[in-house]
Amino acid sequence: MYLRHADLWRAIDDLARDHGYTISALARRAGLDPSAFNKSKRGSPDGRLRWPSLESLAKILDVTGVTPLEFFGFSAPTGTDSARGQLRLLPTMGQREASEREPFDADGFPVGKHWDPLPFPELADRQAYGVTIAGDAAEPVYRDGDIVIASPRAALKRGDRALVRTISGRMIACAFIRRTAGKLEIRPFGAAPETHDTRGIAFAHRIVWASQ
Amino acid sequence: MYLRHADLWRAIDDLARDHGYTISALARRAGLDPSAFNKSKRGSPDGRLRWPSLESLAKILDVTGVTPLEFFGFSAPTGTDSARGQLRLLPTMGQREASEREPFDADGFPVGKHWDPLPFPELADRQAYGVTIAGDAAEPVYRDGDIVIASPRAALKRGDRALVRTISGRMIACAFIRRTAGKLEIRPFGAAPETHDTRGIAFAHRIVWASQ
DNA sequence: AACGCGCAAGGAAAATAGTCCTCTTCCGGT
DNA sequence: ACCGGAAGAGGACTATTTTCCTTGCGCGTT
Repeated sequence: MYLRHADLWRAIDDLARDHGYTISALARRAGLDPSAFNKSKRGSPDGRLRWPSLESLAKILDVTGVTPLEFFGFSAPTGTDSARGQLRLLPTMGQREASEREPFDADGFPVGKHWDPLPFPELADRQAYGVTIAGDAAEPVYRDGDIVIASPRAALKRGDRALVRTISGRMIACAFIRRTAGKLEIRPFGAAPETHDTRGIAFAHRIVWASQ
Repeated sequence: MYLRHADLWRAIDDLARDHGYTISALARRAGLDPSAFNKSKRGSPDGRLRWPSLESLAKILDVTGVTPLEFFGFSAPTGTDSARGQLRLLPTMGQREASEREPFDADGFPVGKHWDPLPFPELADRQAYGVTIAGDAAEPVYRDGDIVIASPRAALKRGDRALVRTISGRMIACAFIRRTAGKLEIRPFGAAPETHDTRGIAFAHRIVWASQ
């Protein structure tokens, strides 16, 4: 079953929340009855499942400005094989803003509300995020304005492109060389290899996509 | 209106046809009544629109093996402003296969049925497509297995990455230098600049995204 | 030509979703 | 503490969709 009852209703809940509505407010804004998405409208007392109609769905997509494609990207169940071929909205932020703020948690995963959603094809890593390159430090590989998509969970091997964050907040796009117990070796693009003490490094994430 | 009545019904017709069903056969295979998608079920005599239910839609997606995402990608109306913000299914093909086949029309746009759909974020160019790099000729910029997304309509300027096709079918990933009346100057990655007679070139498309 | 079969249309009945209404809870403002 | 408003639940009714049924058409086979 590609389109599952529970996923669909979760996606509607997410849609409302992400646009600052309660489910009753969303229904009202869409011209529906406020109770249209009530719990009692999602299943009968006898256990039979109830589905919203496509007409209702079309109306709430319109008032939230979400396309059907994005919505069904949202509705992809998490952490299952059925997510294959699905789309995601990837949190994305400018390189400078990412340096000035602290938009990562202790594990190096993106958190907070300053990220902009970028629709993107399936990535195995649900923690992936995007950063817009600022300046020419990463020339000639990345140019000002390029977007790189980083995957915190992806394994890094020699030669991979990586996005490294220092504990001071600096975000460095580079080629990964190796990491040992106490040292991280990287080669910033267009520069000589560097060795960093890992105590000064917040994380190194593999770059999986880049705009050109 | 993102999700339009006519587009939806057209997408259902396409879904049936593309899987070798008539609409009544598709309904029957999905466990529905054969008349479920009849013309009389798409609108009332008084002009009121009728929509299929999500439950029916889920059933026909299951029997055809089409994900909601693919379905609503297909259902997106083409060539209209309403495509803005949409996610797209980008035709994608391996570099070798692209060389062996002739999957582009005379204008350099992807055609034919050997392309695999890759979900991808909005691109202004509705003719964009993907190619999977084969071999190490494009090292160090692109590695074997990388996917590059090319945009036939994007303007090319010096330094842009480009995907060039010769009339013999060779697909070359390179940096674009300039194009004059009769000559195309490119720099294959990790090699010296080359000048080609434009009579031997089918097209040069800008690469807008690349997996890393 | 006659027949069988699948397809499609459409009307009437049955099933399902939406609306209207009431009730209760929660939360912020005064 | 009180009040007003919104949220959410659920029951009864209305509206819409699906199913069941019949009819007619087109096509291939006999």
